[in-house]
Amino acid sequence: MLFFILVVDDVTTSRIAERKERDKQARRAQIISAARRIAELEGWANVTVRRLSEEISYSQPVLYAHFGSREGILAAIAVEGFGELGIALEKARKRAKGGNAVESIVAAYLQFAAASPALYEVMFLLNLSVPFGQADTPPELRFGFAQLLELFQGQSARAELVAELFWASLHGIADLTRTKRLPPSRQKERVKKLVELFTFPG
Amino acid sequence: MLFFILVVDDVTTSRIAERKERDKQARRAQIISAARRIAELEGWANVTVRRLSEEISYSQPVLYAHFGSREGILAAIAVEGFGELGIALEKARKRAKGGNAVESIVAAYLQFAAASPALYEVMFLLNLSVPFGQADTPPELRFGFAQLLELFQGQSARAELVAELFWASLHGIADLTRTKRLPPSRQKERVKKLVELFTFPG
DNA sequence: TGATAAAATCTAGCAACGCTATAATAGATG
DNA sequence: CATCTATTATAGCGTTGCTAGATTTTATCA
Repeated sequence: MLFFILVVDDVTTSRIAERKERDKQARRAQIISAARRIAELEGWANVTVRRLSEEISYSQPVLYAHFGSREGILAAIAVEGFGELGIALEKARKRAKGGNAVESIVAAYLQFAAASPALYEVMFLLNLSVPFGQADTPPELRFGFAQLLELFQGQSARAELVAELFWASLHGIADLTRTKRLPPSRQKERVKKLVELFTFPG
Repeated sequence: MLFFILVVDDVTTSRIAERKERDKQARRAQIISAARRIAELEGWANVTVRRLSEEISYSQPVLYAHFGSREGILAAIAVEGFGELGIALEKARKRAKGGNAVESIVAAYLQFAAASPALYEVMFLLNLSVPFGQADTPPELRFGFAQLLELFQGQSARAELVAELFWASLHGIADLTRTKRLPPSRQKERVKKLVELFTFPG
């Protein structure tokens, strides 16, 4: 009897807990979605806690319950961004089976950065406490780099080094383009030259 | 007689105007100097107009008379930074007469970024209204790129394209290192590989 | 030199920000 | 239905970038 009651209790509480968890995740997603939309349209300076609280029709403390701080929201979005970039790179790599995988990945990376400049910006805005390659780095962050690493795995000794350099070049192009330091006009030729550099000699 | 008076007048006013101009430039330098110091020690978030006004012992509106806005201060520092980077690259290039100029410039660039991370950060923080290569771009911004361009001028057709790619790679390494995305441990090998990529084939 | 015009500077305050202590409300429990 | 807990809102603190208007300092000229 005691057993039965406990079971009933557990089921009820778990159902309620599940619903609460769902609501919580839904609100979390709403916040992030609103923040990303505002950032892309009006820049990160306009992503204020007050503005977000209005967008989701909750008071400010609710946001702080979810993310702890404004920076916490940006950090969550950055992680999400790295996850999406990783997936995009994986797709590009697999799509190019047989063809030039480097070329495919370069295109996908720059396409990602150009399509969501605010997202790309926030991915490199916050100073990480711990370097990327560390063990306790979120999996989303490791996954993207793993796609780049894969490119040079068989091809070259010290593939990691080449992958780092490759990433740096990609990021450099993306960042200088985003901040208007490089004109977008010659982008195609830049891509071609970059692919050239990283395909033949490895 | 009238002539004499006018001359005296002009001399006086010009002397006064000169002194005022000197004072103005001195205060401008003070503001920038304080901002750079605070930024390197405590980050740009701590570079507030109030804080700066205390540092130079003037009220806030004085700062606005000089720079128009907080962002104006950062922009002025960014331009100054590009000027200094350009000079550092020029020195590196001339120093390496005969030797490997690419290697020398790579070292100088990364050294600059690592030595003044806050300065390097602000140089790429603000969205430019107009791309770098434009005619009305401040000379400080053009000068630095000119040093990179020089490297490939004879060596390759489309030197501009190679220089852009070279800059992107350098910036990528500097930026990913600054934001802790790349571990500083393998930096030497990365530099070696980068030099390799940009010396032989051009 | 001393009044007057002009330039330089400060005081004080606005609106908006990130964040939080505390009050109010809604929901689950027995 | 009463009580207890978790959720949400109100209201406010300290700080920010920025500016209108008062005030002081400096230059001009009889």
